[in-house]
Amino acid sequence: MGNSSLQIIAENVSVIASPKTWIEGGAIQQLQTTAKLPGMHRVVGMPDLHPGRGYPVGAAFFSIGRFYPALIGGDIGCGMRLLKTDLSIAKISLDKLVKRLGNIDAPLIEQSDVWRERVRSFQLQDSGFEQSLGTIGGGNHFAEIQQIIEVFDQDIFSAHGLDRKQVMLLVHSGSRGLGGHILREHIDQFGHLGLAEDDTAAIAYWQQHQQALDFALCNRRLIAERICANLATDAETVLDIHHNFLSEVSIDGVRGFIHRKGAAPADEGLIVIPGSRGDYSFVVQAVRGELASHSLFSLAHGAGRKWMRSECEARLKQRYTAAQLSRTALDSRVVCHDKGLIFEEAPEAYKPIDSVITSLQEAGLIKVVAKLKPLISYKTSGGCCV
DNA sequence: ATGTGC
Repeated sequence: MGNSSLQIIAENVSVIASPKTWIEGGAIQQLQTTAKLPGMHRVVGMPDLHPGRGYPVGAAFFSIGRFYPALIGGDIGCGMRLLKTDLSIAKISLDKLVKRLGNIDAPLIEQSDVWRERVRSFQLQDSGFEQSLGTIGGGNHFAEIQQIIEVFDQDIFSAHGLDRKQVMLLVHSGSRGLGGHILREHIDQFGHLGLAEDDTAAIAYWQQHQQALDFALCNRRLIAERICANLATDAETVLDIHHNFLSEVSIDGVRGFIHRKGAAPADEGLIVIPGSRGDYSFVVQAVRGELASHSLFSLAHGAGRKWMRSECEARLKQRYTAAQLSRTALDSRVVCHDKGLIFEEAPEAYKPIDSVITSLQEAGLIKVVAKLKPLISYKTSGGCCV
């Protein structure tokens, strides 16, 4: 049976996207180039697919016998953490929350002895990047206060302890400088050739990769704790999912490696797929349908960029001032005192999240559980004045 | 993406 959300590009290259989903030609080209790497057996673009530095973002790659650290990229362990706070929607004021949130950009270990001890309590392996723990970083990373505005599957919703009356917190960050450092050292030594699975360097990479995953997970947890402390609330974690990582798996009895680059796993429980700061986010459950293995047990990780960062300011500054961009069409607040980022991360720079969710739904890969509306998107309090 | 590269 055909599926309008499955686009076959070549024998081992496909994209999960409805015909109306924005897919850049350059991203397809990168996908095809990647498919030709030695040992590469299948590549799949997700509906949020877009061009990256050499390799596409929003895709999963399955190789046999060797793997490619460059495909995972520099932000090893980047991911999403979703929490249900103790704040009740009915009682909050957004202006007050923005004020209470304050500035969360400085190193957490420098905030107090209590925080320093808290960071130490995770007993992370020494990395040299400890001062980045508890900080969001730049680019597309953010923390967002959200409200659940629609529930599509009450059973799954309740089973995960979700509650429409409670304020939600979403944290998107990764391994900061650590992952980049690991990739750079790898590339300096091996270029883009990848590693044979039984090479001693492969064992070393696995160790460093794990360190970055641990660091990134801990970072998101610390960011959430820091935000909750500022907001004088507590929170329960609903999910925490990496979308940049390598895993060793068997697909249809064939052992190999799934590289996920901006792709959420479909086999680790509930997933959140956020839209841009001016769009909704969706909590979804993966469905093990016909296309589950074809799509390498992966899902989109967000809306996906539509415009390159470098072109955003030129395209938008005629239409909006930076100050206007600190409010969105959904009436949410944007905390981003960095003039470059405010344009680069404008809602217009991203695909409509609807097209991404619909594509996954039509492909039979997800069941939509709930829809969340942004209230406050926090990027940074530093940088240039806005 | 990046306690950032030319």
